[in-house]
Amino acid sequence: MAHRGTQQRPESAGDLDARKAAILKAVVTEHVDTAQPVGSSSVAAAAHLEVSSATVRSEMVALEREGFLAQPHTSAGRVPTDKGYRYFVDHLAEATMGLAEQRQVAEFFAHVRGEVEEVLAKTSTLLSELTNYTSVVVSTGHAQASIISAQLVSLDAGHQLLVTVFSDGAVSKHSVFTVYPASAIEVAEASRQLHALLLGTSLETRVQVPSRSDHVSSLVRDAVATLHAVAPTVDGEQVYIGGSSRVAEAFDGVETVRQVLGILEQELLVVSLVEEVLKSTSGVSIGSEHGYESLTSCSLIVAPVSVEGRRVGAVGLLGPTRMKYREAMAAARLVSEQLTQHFTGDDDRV
Amino acid sequence: MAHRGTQQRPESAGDLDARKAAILKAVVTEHVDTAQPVGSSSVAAAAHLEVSSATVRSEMVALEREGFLAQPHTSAGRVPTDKGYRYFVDHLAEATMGLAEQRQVAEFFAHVRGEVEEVLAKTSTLLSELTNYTSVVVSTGHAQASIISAQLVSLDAGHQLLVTVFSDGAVSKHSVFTVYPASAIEVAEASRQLHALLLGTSLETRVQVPSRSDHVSSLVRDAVATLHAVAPTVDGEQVYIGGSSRVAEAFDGVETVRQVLGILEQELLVVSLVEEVLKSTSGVSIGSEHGYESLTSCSLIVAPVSVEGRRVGAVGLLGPTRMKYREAMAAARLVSEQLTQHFTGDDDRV
DNA sequence: GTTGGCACTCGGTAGAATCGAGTGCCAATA
DNA sequence: TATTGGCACTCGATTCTACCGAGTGCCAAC
Repeated sequence: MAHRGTQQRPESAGDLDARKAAILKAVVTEHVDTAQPVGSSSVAAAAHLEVSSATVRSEMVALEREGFLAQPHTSAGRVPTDKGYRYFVDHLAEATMGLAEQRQVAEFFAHVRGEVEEVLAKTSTLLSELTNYTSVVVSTGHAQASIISAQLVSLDAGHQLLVTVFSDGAVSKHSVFTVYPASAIEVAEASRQLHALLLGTSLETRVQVPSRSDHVSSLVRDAVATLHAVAPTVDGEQVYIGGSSRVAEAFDGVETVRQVLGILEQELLVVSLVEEVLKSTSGVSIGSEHGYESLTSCSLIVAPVSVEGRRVGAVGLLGPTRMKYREAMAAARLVSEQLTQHFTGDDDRV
Repeated sequence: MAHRGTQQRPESAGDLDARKAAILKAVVTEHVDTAQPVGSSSVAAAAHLEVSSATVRSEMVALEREGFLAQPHTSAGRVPTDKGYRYFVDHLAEATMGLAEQRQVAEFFAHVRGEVEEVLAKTSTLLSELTNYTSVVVSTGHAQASIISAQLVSLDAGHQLLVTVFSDGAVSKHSVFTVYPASAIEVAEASRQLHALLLGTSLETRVQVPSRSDHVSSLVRDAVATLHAVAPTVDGEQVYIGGSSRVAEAFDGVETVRQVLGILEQELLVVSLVEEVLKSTSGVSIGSEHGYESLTSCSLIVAPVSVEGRRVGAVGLLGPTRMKYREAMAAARLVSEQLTQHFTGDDDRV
């Protein structure tokens, strides 16, 4: 989005000379801290360029003209615009985080146990506690994973359960109803056929179902049809939200809080949002950059989680545009790396 | 909690004569509507007892003395206390709901499909949309359910997955790690043994595990141990929250919103809260009645969901003490009944 | 290009005045 | 005795005004 100019034309559209950058950085940093517009004098004091407030002032009008800063009203200090924040995260914010937090993450991943779902849920809580922002952990569906076991279990005569295990460790279940009562023998035979039929296939594979009309065959047909119809949508992406109560801390207007929570309730929307941001190079979306009206006061930081080079999910942090990008970016990255390592490592070792 | 007096002593501690009741009802109704303290004159107008505002006033001081009403400050109208709301729900609020809503519920249950988990999640959304309050749907664990299938699936040589199917249709999975690489034959044999061993047992049943030290036996032992150790806690109660964004609508202080959301994040706490309220006869907990400091401005309405006489869960609605009890109670009850019927009916029919 | 000086702006705060919904009390009434 | 109209009073909410001061923009001097 932001056009990167060349260094030789420091006043060109996209780039800033060292002093302007320092001033912008100081404004962002202080405004993030105080939530107040910041004035020229405090910038002059904070950024340790040895210039007077008057100089800072004239630089600030330039920054405002170029769209990096804004003035809530005359005779107030400056506030960063989305563009200002963007420049900050792209050029001025090297991600760093406290030692205590780093240790907390290490500690967490050293001891975390359990199934993928549990780990992701806990990770989501961790991220949120680490940063005081609302966290989003997304795991992508297992559409590509191959089926390593399929089994039909009878709940009662007319109600069978197809239990499918995928190579990535996911397990899904789907009800299959029959109009006639199925005998135990029929179910067992159907189960055997299903296993043979589905083994090694993925949800995207077309499988050859038996065309005969006997009980077992139609049961097999129904089971496969159900699996292929329902599984991709229902067992798809999973979303874990951590620390949604922190939405209330991060934003002031109750209405904003409502809207943001409303967004977080819609899993599909969250997933597509995360995917969208993931595509951008910085992994950060600021204010109006993501298209959603009700998220204009939010920023979203995401980092991918992979296993063996394949993306299997992402972690994200949702905060106000006025958020602590350095810490949050560092946290998201560290956790995503650890998560990647956790999943890659775990399969081979104990 | 509220002591029910006898009708013959209308001025006794717990009971109110008809006029006081009518006045209390009017105060509650109007205050729920307007969120403002209500004055004697509007009560005199609304409750169609043919008395003047002065009479209402003198009754109101009595109601205040008895703890049903409170005055925010001297020259303001009255507001119901928790005790006032309690009397209202116990004696004055017959649950009713609009036809449109009833139709919406019928519509929903006529078309809803899918696994239990999906149905519960959707129900949670339904309840929330129906009432504009935050909904809570809890399903109790399947500790009593018996195991109808257990199967060990190999993810890789050192990592097996125990997939267990319960008689209530729940499926759980648990990783079992081996220090040695397990062969396909060993896994198959262990799977067979596990199935035989666990079939018909519940998570509370002690099972006789093989004591030999060969690979298969120790794999079986580990799997059973993992299942019994982990399943009761992890696969226990499940909580579905619907419409958490409505918390922001229902309460005004941002701090209150934060606290309530904070509570909702803690599933265990929500479960025990719901269980607690379920025990009370009314199924409603108002303000300070539930012990949690941060929920004093909330009320919680719950209704049980059963299958074949056994409680398998509950639905609930969380709103401000100033909530529309009649509609909310009606919605909770109707949905809980429909859910009960849905689960009872579904197993037999298509 | 940088700086100190200075007039100016304008949101925020504090205090005073006012308004009015609603109360408590009381004497008159049925 | 219960009910009622009348009335003085209370006190939060609203409005208005004055004022403060942080911060700006501009300019002349360096």
